[in-house]
Amino acid sequence: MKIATYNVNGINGRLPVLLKWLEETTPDVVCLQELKAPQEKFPEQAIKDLGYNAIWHGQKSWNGVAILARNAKPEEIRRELPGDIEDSHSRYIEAMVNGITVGCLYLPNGNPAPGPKFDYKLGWFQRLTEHAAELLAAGTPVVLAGDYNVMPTERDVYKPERWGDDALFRPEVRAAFHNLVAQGWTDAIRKLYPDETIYTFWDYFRNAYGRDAGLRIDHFLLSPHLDSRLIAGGVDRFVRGWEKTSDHGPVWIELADE
DNA sequence: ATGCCGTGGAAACCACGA
Repeated sequence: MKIATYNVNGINGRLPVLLKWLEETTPDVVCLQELKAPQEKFPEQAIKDLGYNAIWHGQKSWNGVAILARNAKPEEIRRELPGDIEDSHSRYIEAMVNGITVGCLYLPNGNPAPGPKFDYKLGWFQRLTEHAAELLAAGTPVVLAGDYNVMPTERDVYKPERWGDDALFRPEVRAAFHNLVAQGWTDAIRKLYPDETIYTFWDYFRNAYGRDAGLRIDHFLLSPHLDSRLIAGGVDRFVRGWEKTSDHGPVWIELADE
């Protein structure tokens, strides 16, 4: 089973790119972030025409997450991260697909740091960590996929010396990511490529993609059951070179059948 | 070193992103 995550940066503006990528790479399950569309403006039919059933949590202008499944139906478990009823951002959706709990997340950016946005990011990270612990305790296979807005190590940044004060790379945020992983999760892409430079995001300007000035911020965390089923993965970075493309590239993993 | 680009929404600029 092939599972992908893709921050589309506007699902309607990105629809031709999204559909072309789906047709070419045919992932079984897809986590989307940054829909930037209200609930009723999700392009359900165009996605259904390619054989995908979808659940989504839209929001006007910003955020928004979705889970797609080909020849299967995502059974929704929740559409928000527990722990703060005041949190109005659409940043989390979770479903059971093919016997796996799939959590699709869009962790807050957090800039400028320090400040209220950074505090929100750290709080959201804490809630994610608490929820992740409950998912592990439940004992079912889990994938937590999405845009974590964190570069876990210096290897994941084209120029780490320039990013030390940024909300994506500050020590507190890296510590939060490592603390989460330490519960028993596997960073799937890093496991597959322990020594390579892997990026999932390239800024729109300064020719960042052409210079390969990238960041690795889109991640798959696997529960222990799935760690042993991981057989392949990668970044579809060619999509980043298309016209009218997102600043993120799609990332995917392949899990062996049980 | 920097929103220089890009998206969406409101109202011809602004918020936001990483």
